[in-house]
Amino acid sequence: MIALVDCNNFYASCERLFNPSLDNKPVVVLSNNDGCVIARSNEAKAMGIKMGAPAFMMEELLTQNKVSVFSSNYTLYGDLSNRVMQTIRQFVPTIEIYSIDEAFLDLSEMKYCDLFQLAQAIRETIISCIGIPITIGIAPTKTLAKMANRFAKKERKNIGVYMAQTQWQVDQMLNYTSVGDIWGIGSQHQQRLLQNNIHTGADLLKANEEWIRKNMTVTGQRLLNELKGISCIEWENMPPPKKGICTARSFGQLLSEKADIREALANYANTCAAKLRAQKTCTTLVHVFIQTNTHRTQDNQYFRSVSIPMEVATSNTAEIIAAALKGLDIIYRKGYNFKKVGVMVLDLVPQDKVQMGIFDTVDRKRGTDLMQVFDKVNTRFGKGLVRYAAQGYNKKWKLRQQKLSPCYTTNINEVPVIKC
DNA sequence: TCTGGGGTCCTAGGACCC
DNA sequence: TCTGGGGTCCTAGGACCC
Repeated sequence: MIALVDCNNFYASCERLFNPSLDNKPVVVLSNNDGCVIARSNEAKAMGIKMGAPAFMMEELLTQNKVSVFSSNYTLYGDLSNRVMQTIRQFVPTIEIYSIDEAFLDLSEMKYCDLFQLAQAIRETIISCIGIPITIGIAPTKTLAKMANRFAKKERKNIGVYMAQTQWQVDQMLNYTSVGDIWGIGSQHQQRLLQNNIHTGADLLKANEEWIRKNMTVTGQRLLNELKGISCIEWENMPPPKKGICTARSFGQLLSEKADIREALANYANTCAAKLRAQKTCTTLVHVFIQTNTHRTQDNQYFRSVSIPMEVATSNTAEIIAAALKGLDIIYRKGYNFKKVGVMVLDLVPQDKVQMGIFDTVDRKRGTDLMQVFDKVNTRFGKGLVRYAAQGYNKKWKLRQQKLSPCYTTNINEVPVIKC
């Protein structure tokens, strides 16, 4: 059996944790740049605030209902996520962290215990020790565990656990779940399924397999097997190294000047290089893109990208910034209101398998040593203490984050103080 | 004024090889 | 009049996830 642990309204719950006056009140968290709603407390959901809705369109609804609004604080959410995962590991050794707020638990090793009681114990421990509410679904496959979790959230609110072990329990949830709410079925497939009179998970299970294969490819067929209780989605104990890393942000304001955009890009390139080193890989292809705001119909639109090959695979910040800026020189055009710039590093190779170049004249050892010191200093004294000149200080591009909460758990100056 | 960011997997079709 | 067959690799685009 597999369990899926999911933190309820995770970002909203994190904001509440250090601000108990928000309990039972509507809370929403916005995306980067305070753009869209990406997390809602139950109260906010009940008001009809939709996931992904642009914040400026929701403004009236938010003020009318006195909704507490927060900018995303990923430092806080990341730290609380780690605590939740560590706590789960104390109960079940084999877990797969699927996202910041979800983990699959391999219960096959827990043969001699009551799985339902185990789930309840995990849930109570996390709620009392960390303060983040969670829900647990248990079933024979990952897809069914996802479904059980959703079922528990809707139909077993007070218990917070649903175990689909017997066929009857599985059927109950298959009948209950609409196809669009099944993990792996997005809006496109949902539409097509509904057109063909397939409405629930139970309907899908009865559907013609050839039709599924034709219309939803092997992914659909795999999903069907998962619903039948045959595991088709592999277990990933260690997250595989990423195949590409992308850092891109919308600017806090539209930018036209190349100098401002260069500065933003240099910072994103720096982030990419740091992530490369963190996972011990090097890149051979640096891809840069730039775009205007497609929502502004009054503006001329421009979107372009370019790839810069590296002669020798690298994770050196200076080289990656240089390549990115070279790319920008090629694609930048004067006279547009730019919204976003980004850099991707692709074709990654493990750092110990880098193919040297015959005509390479760069002192690679020196560069590697420098990067080690660079990372050490920035880890110890805070991100961005040592930086390249190209990263600048003007920060015209910086994110809008007007409603940012303190980093309660990671910054000593922002730790809550209790006076008694 | 204001519309996120970072990924994965799959398929079709073209280029190329012998 | 007739115009092979079998394969690999790459890329773009679609669909999905949180």
